[in-house]
Amino acid sequence: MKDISWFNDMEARIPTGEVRTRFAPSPTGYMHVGNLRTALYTYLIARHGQGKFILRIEDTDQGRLVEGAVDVIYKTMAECHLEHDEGPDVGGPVAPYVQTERRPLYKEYAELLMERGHAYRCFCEKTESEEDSGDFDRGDDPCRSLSREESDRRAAEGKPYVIRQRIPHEGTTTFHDEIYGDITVENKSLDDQVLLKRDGLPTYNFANVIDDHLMGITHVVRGSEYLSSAPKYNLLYEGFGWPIPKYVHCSPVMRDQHNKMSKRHGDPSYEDLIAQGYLTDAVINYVTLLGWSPRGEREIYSLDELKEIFDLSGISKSPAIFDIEKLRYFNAEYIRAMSPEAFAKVAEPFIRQTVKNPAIDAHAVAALLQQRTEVLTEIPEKVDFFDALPDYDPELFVHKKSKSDKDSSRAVLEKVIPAFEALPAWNDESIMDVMVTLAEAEGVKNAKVMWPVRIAAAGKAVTPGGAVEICRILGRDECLRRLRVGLGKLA
RNA sequence: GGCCCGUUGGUCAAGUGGUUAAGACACCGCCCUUUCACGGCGGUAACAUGGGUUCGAGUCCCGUACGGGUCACCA
Repeated sequence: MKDISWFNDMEARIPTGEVRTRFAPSPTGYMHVGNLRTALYTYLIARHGQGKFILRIEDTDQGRLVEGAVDVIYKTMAECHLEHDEGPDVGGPVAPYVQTERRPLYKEYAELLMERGHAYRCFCEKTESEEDSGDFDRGDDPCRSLSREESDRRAAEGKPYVIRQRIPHEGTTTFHDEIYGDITVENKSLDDQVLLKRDGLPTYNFANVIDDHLMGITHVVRGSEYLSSAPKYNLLYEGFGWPIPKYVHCSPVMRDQHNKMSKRHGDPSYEDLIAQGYLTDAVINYVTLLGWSPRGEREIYSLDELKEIFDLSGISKSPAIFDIEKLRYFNAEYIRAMSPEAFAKVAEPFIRQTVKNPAIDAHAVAALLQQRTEVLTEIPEKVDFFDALPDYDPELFVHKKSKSDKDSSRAVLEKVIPAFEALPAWNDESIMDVMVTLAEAEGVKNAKVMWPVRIAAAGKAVTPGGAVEICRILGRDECLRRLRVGLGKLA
């Protein structure tokens, strides 16, 4: 028997009795929405149970490594407030947390499994055509029945091999999932999957079992695409004599009825959404609710609140279609709920994209925007008129609902301009007063006065804020200049 | 194709044998209103399908259809 005391020590380092979950991305780049949701659920389960949340990097596919991808993972997780308790960067009791650094481990365990008869070396040359065509029946793999002596001899000769799991041809295996319940399959429908690749690195399925056990993971959260390989895990755990953790398989996030969200189809990743003007907290809230229900009528929850109420029973089995419209709604809700100062801070860069004039107070503009903004990126276009008066069509002065036409507009501007000039103070009250007084004197609705003033001040039919606010922010001189331009168009 | 899983309005979803089948987004209408929004009120719209079981089925069982996943020395 092999000496396995060194990894028994390892197991002794695992804290017991606490919930431990792990997010285990492979470093292939940005954060997909589906990944983010998985990370969120994983994190929430840990926090809800006052447990530990661990980050593990699964980089066993040497062909798919992407430069800098691990840093993207750190950055994104920090941005989303998914702080991990253990991981490559912060360390922890069951380090290392990068699979390639755990390399020797997997081989030891694969060999342990061989000792116990649950695995065997396979020396077959990879023949893609045979495997792909389905002509090759794994059940007939001659290596499966090789004697241990023969197997050892060939290995000693330096013949390349992989280590495969030996799955019984008889009987059934029942796998339990927290979301899907019991799933029973015939063992003969399971193939002798590769555990250890020719390059000595483990396959995803094998590394998962080993690491999850060694790291004391209690809840394994992952995509439902792994559901059908899950029964093989039971056999592995049984072969080692290890307890089986709870499995939580999540259905995919779809772009439409038929396809998962994917970069290839141009669907946004988390990073893309942020670049498109969505707020991290809104994305988190929305994504959490995509496939999980808190029950009840409330939908807006902070991450801290989610930690309290998140529970497995709310996770749904069927796929959910990502709806950008609803994300917009969440984003708008989050924007409106911000303090005016906080909103001004995030809005200012977008305001300054078009409003270069330093005389225009970005905070004042932001105040107009907060109730009318769903996505940050729509801001520049909304406020461009503050910077420069557009060359607008005088037909804008015609507005049925406020009973304005060119003649009435001209009359209004002719009276408002001198009144504005004479104003001792330039603020909302004084500006409003001029217009209300005029309306009263003329015996018309306020709208009939406000409309032409706003049009002349902004040169746009639709603006954030009304005539009063726009005039105030413009400043008296610029405002008067614009009103005269308007008058000129009506002469 | 084999195996596994799923199916409540356009979308997210509540519902765990007895409900007028919630709520939200979107959409439509009305109100508020100095444009646009915000806000308020109201409306259209769903249990894939066929058999059972049951006094009674969206809820349980079987079939069918449709959809998804998986069958890699990728994860």
